[in-house]
Amino acid sequence: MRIQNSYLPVSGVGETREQRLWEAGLYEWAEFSPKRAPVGPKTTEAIESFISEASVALDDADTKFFQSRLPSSELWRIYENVRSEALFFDIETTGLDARRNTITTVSFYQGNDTTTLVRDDTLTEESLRTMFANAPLIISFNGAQFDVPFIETNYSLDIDTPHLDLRYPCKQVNLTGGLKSIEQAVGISRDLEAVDGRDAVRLWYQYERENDDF
DNA sequence: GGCCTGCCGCTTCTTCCTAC
DNA sequence: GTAGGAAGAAGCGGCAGGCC
Repeated sequence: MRIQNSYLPVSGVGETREQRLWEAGLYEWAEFSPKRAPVGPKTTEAIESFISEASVALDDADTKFFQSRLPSSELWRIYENVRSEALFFDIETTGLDARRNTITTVSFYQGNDTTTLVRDDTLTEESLRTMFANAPLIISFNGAQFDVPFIETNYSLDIDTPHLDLRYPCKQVNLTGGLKSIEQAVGISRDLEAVDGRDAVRLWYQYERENDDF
């Protein structure tokens, strides 16, 4: 599934009409034909107008265009279009409260590169701004509720990059129970199975103590 | 344990399609 | 052209669930 296969961003088209369009053989925007479309003239006009605008947005890699037109639970439809530039991220903190606790590390994965920003070293407002601004799509697990608000509270940032929070697509396919259990369900193993978020806090303070010794 | 986003179910209204 | 039905949009409140 690429965004060119989707008609959901069109106003007046829901899953039922999109399904009918596919059944009529109109699997891609390029194949769209008013004569074959199983929709009325108004909807046809809306689809043609959308395709015209969306083609430009696609050429410009303007993912915000699609974010504003897709239901948030369907944002995954643009992933294949920006796969190599999509920015996966996760934060570690000293606790759950963004006002009382601080971010210790922020890790990013983009293309085949992993970058970790560390507090009191490479983790700065500017480095975060650069990472998020250069991505067409950011991806996290529960980041909409935890990671992004935490970053925005701790730094003067307003992260408006289109954000795919995997928690909700996972839930739609009955993958629930937290990141760890989902990883197990889909066959992803960790090098450090026994380490959880609380351990991350403990390890951070240990790291700080050892750094102070130097 | 604090936070809060997004989902869900429901209702109402509008728009559009289809058959006659 | 009209009527009935289908589908989508919008708005609302309540709440589940996951983050470290």
